[in-house]
Amino acid sequence: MYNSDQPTRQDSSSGYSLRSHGRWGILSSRSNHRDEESQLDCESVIPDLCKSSLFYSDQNLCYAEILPPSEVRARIEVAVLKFLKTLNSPSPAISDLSLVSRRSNNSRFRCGLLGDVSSIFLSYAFCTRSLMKANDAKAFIRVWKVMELCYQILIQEKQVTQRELFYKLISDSPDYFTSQDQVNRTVQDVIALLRCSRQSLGIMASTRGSVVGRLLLQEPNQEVVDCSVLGSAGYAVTGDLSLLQKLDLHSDARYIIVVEKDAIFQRLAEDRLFDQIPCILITAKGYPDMATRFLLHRLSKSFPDLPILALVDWNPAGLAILCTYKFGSIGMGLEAYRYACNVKWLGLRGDDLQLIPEHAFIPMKPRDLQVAQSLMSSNMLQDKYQEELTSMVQGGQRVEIEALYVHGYDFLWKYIVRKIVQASYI
DNA sequence: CGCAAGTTTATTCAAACCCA
DNA sequence: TGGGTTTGAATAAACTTGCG
Repeated sequence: MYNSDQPTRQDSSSGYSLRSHGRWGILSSRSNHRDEESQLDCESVIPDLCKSSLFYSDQNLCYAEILPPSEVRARIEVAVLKFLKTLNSPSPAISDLSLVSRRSNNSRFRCGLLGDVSSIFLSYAFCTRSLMKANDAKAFIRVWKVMELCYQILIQEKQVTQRELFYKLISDSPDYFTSQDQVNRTVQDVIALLRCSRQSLGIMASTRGSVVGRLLLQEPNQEVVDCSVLGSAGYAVTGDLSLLQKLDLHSDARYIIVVEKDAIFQRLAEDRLFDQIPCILITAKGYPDMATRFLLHRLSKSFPDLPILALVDWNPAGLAILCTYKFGSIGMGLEAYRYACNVKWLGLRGDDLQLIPEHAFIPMKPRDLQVAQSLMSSNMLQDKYQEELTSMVQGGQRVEIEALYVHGYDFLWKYIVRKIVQASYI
């Protein structure tokens, strides 16, 4: 059912093994050395990075597997049996749940090797959910409640959205669930406990992303959809990853363009940018959901020669969104690393600021600086990205893409065409 | 875990507006 | 002035991120 796009056990052990790094060692994103020296050099510069991504990589990559429903059910049953066993032992106890930590101290960064992309992933630090700890008991119950629901879903072989789960849980167990956020986190807890993907649990997110442009896609037993004739709303990217997996894709595009904001996406779709320059436009309307990242990843695998270019605001959040496409994220680190893509930064960048009128510069808020700070300390930015971010912070100002509209609505696509023709992306 | 922030959409309600 | 439409604000819903 799942194939080449989704690495399995074998991939993770061979893909990140010491041997396969060969003489290249690690291609650090911060030091562009090309040979054996890079190991030494990078070890002295960024020891943590090297440690995590080179020397202990096999053991260190902790991930969620994509499993058929029967195996997920088996894992839930094992969890129940474990629980019963300690309860039934000579010294009865309620066992804690041990799950993979999703805190930044358990995150690692893997530098891109030849033909591979960089990504964030999680290692093997654990945290617990315990009924016995005063502040923790509800979280413990929540995990079991969600697991129970998952088990029912899996038996029926259905898919539910997180929203649906939320409504169900809030009516069934209002003592334990009060917000969508709690449900989403608990779902991630269950993933970290069972180490299987969200999709495997029968849970998906609501649709969010859109695609438009030079792309023909076909769902099983459906008509072929031509994404160049869909109007500005485009094709809605379903939250169902297994359906995305089965999409049949054809394209004569030369570029894939990732757009941060829906408003910009609609502008470009309406102006038919893809007629000017053969491309596929994709957006997730803000921080990308898993489905959109997955589709982008599938596109990049299906059409490996197409550069992926990102159009984001000139502010730290814009860069953070770009990085989420490029490297994945910590909070969903058990599966997000799979869908990391080699995204290039098209705009807005420092070079473009001359096009921006004075009044469109907005002072940064403390929040912006906070985001900038966390990006800076993440160790994942390559030199050029660091420079951009530094100048952003030093200027203390931010710019929305919409600022380009002072030159007219048509300016936006002309600007993109020019940037692409000049190969002005990093 | 709660909160704030980023990106959205949809719905509701009231004020503002226009026309007969 | 009554009745209809347009606008804008507020609220809720959704998916994320990260901080303390």
